[in-house]
Amino acid sequence: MTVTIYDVAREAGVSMATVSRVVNNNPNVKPQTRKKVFEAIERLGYRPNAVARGLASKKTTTVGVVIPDISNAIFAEVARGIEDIANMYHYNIILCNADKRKEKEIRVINTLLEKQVDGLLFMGGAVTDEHLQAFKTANVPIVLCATTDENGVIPSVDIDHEAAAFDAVQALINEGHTRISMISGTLQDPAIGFARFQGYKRALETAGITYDEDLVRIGNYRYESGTEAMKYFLGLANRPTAVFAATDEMAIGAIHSIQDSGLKVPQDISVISVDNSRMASMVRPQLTAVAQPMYDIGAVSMRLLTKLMKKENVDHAKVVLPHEIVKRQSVSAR
Amino acid sequence: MTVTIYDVAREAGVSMATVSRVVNNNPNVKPQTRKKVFEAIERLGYRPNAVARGLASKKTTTVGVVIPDISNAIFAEVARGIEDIANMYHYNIILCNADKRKEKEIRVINTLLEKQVDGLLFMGGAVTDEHLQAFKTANVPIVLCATTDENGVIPSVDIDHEAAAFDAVQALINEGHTRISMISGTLQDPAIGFARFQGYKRALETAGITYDEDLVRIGNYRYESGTEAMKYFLGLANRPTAVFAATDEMAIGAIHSIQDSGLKVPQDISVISVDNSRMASMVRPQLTAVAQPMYDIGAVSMRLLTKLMKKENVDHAKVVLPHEIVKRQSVSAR
DNA sequence: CTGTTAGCGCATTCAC
DNA sequence: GTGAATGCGCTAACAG
Repeated sequence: MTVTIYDVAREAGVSMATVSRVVNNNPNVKPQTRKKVFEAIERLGYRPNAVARGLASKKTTTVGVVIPDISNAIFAEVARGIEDIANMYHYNIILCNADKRKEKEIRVINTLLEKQVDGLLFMGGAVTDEHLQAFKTANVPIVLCATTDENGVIPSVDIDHEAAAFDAVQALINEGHTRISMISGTLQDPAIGFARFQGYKRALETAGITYDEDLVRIGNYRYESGTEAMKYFLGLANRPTAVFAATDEMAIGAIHSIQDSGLKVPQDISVISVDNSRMASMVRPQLTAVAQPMYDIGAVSMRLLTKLMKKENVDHAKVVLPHEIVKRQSVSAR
Repeated sequence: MTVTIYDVAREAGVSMATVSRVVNNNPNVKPQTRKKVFEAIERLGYRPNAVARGLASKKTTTVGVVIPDISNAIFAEVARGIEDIANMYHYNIILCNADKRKEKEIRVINTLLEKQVDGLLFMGGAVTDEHLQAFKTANVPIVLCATTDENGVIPSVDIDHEAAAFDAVQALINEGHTRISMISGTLQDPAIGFARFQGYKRALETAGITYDEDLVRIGNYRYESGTEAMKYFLGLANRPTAVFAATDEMAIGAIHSIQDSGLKVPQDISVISVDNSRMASMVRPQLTAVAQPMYDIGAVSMRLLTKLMKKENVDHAKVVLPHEIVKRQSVSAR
């Protein structure tokens, strides 16, 4: 039924070792024999069994990817960066959604490890002690992708979320705004939620603006929560002249709430966000945003992982990619 | 170094067969021995090797997924549907982007098969004879996801793209429009491009409207190609009063071109599309579109695949999911 | 209920 | 350059 390396060996009149050699491109094979073997492979339609190979060689040429949610454009972009580089180095990826839920993350990490992946790329919520524990028992390299651990013990590739938020808010301040509200993500999420909130506060502080709790609403990164939060701000007696949203989607939601109330962006209220997804230039006014290089984060983290898997020594196992502010139409001077 | 089933057996004072039994939840084990084994597993930190298991059992509990581009929101949504159901049935997925390029598709199909996936989900461009050839040599079930083959020999899950386009255009016609242009995808793409174009033509024909080549532009599914195409239509002496775009993104591009020219949607020109991605409700005016149930397409195809893998017999291996038109704000009567 | 014995398909020494 | 032998870690009969 299934044709094995033995069948090919018999067909070609050589030993299985030789077949293995030609399949693995081992130079120690006479060109003529190589040819015979290839012909036998062709004739029989032989397809090497990667599972058997994996058991024998202890390498699977597949890496595990733990991702919060592949249907989220931001993460999908990272995933594409990962897959492209993986493909380039002849790795395949097993993708698991974990929705930033700890138990699910731990669970998929373990099944990925059971599947003997050669390495692991982790995108998730907080990296807890339990995560660290699971990572420790893995005998393969791991790199955090679009996250970091507090202790800085695990290799990672990310941007500086706090600084990105800081820069966004400072851009608003530079335009003369002082009453700046924020539509934040959950503060439980250390990377996106909490870090960006911290950046917001620090920017205000640096500018000598006192923090006003009333100017902060917690959203869920999605469009609707942006519209909701903005409606709240619009109802304030002393409403903000600018808003900083933790994600593009929430920013777009905010813009629409503003427009629906008869106000204009950026004339009446400026809006800025962090992400710079494709959508940023697909709305009117086009969104000014701090760009996160999502594709690159994926690509660089996968590249780092390949080095780690090859046991090459890497100097900086903590890479922080640059972010930049992309000025479009949603911010103006006060 | 790595702890195997033998180590656990020795530690628990039983045979490896017994350990295998408890790991695999075989009921034929005395509760007491089961307990002993679990303790030994715990003590040693044993983690079953899925590769070895795969070789012995000839099952890997992983399925291959060939996808055009995971960074495309539409496909990412399908992927999420696939993964959720896969997860539910304890399968993992190996994801490969193939960009609808035939050679790449064939290549990844083969490596997926080498990896001994238990089944294959294929999303791609045209299903050619070469694809069929590759599928035939696979000894595992395959289902086409968001595509179909002409001959109808491979199980598939999709919507009726031709009908979806037909319905969209008819909705325009029902509103009194007769000068209707189309921003199409490439006609080489049988599912999205060609089928939707056919639906457009049939709707015109049915209404007795003569087809005008000048009212059709070919885009690449992306925003920019939508703006470009619309600029062309706007420059026409006798410009259309309605436009049908093959994707949301192109529709949104068209809307912005219209608005930039000083015209209004839908007062001056109506716009409709097929997709109904999240973005459809994130633009102003909100986009009227024929909804494709992308998540469901993924979920249903994965569910179908599990049945096929379990050799359950399925009645309809060709499932066509319903589409529906979601009326929002971008279409009005002429 | 439990242990023994064969492979699964291949990479990899070690000889020749 | 090539072949024979061994084992990767586990499942799956088959006995008992």
